Amino acid sequence: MSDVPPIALRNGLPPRSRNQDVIERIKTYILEKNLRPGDLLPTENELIAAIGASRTSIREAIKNLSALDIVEVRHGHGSYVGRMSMNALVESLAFRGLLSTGTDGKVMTDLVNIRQMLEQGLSPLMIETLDEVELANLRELAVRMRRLAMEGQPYVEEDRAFHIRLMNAIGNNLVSQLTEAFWQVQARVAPTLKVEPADWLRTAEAHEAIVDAIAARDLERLQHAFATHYDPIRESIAAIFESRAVSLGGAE
Amino acid sequence: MSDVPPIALRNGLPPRSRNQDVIERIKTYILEKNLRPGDLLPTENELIAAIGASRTSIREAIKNLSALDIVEVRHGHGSYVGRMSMNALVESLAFRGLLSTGTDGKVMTDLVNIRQMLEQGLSPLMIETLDEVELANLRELAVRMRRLAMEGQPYVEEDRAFHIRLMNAIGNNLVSQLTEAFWQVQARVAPTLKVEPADWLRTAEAHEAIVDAIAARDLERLQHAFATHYDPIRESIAAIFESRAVSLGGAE
DNA sequence: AGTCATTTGTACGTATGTATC
DNA sequence: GGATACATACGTACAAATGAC
Repeated sequence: MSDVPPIALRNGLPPRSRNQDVIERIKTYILEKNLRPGDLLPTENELIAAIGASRTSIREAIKNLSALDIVEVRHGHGSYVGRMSMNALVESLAFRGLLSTGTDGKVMTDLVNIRQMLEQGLSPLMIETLDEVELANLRELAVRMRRLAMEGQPYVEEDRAFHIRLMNAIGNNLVSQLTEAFWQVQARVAPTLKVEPADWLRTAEAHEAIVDAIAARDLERLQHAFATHYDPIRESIAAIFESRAVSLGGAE
Repeated sequence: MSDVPPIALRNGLPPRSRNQDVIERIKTYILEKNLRPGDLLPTENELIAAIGASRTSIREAIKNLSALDIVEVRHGHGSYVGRMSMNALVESLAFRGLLSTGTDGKVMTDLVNIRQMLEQGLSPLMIETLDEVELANLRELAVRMRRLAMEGQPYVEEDRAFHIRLMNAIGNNLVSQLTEAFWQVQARVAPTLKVEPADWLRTAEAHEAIVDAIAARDLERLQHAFATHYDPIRESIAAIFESRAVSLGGAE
């Protein structure tokens, strides 16, 4: 960006497109200026002048970057360095999940299993690091979920908070964000699944079992509790798949 | 898409932008027609007619979707349903990692730790499911890596293949793809790190230790081997951070 | 080979919507 | 409310890639 090779024909090796070119330049600009999330980027007109591309190209490049949350655009404000959240993963994976429910539901099964494996795999760390204060918070959430379930009410935010708090104990930001991303994907696809009212209660009780197992510092019990926690969802997914298989079997 | 509300002013509730509107419509189109990755999408002109938006809006929406690999565009050919790969995650996370090496390198540390935790967490499954044939393949890769390291040569593809094959044993597609994604991110950021020639040998030997531990069906040994495997990389990241801290300390 | 139609890529001009002061 | 500085949207024209004939 400091240099301004106007329409640089790139006679060199990689025959990238104009668009990829602009994307790389904006990325490089952010890296070279060592900007942080939230920092202001040049306006479109400035970028046009600096890079030497048309408004269309600049805008399409920014569109690409904003989809990845590398750039965040605020209408009438300007463009800023994005937070690089897991949003792109959520969007892509959620759509993939929705598509897969149209056939075998394999993606959602894999997703649920990965959530379980992650929590089971990090169980030793949870037992090691979760203190009594955090356990009390988790128990409060679990109790609230059971109460709501018994009243026939759904709980969403409580479930999300529970699983994220669990992972926060690990002290690894990416783990927390990945956990939240997977949760978001599941939440977005869930409405297309068959969730029985009884499942809400089972899941709520599973959360209590998880807290109990951690409090008892019992690894095997904790890992078993995680497995139990995801059983209802697995059944819901399987239910969709089977009803689909039946109707397809009848059609063939 | 079947209905053609021309410029639908959406006087209703969500004041979404034209662009988000078009994005949703294209997604809905794919879902309703139950298209699969690789299927052909309508041309830009058809979308213009069907949705009633300008070419600019259509293109910007497609740009967004192609960044998420929900749509794949081939110049002069047409647009297709994308493969919804982890590419968006890789792009976003890799850039975030590059930015973080400009300050504390926390993102890369978290990434390496997450890779280790994933492999350690799935160690029991690996021990259970990896048969002698796969073990032989893995050992061959490990031996090749050590040979290359001793000749002062780098090995990249071998390392990638090793970690992915390990995870393939789990039989969970998402796990495999996530593993590959994390590997890609690390590979893309690695050039900015300080990797000593000796590190290559240590890592290569760590791979052999992993194979040995699985062959011995020794869980503790395997988990320890994974931890050892990531030590050199952690050191490289720490090295960058410390040299940065020193120079900053001198400047302040 | 070559031309042609189709389809996406790039560019420009203009008008409109939106936020700040 | 007015003025200014943005991003957003539309329409048109031409360039470039692909495939088919």
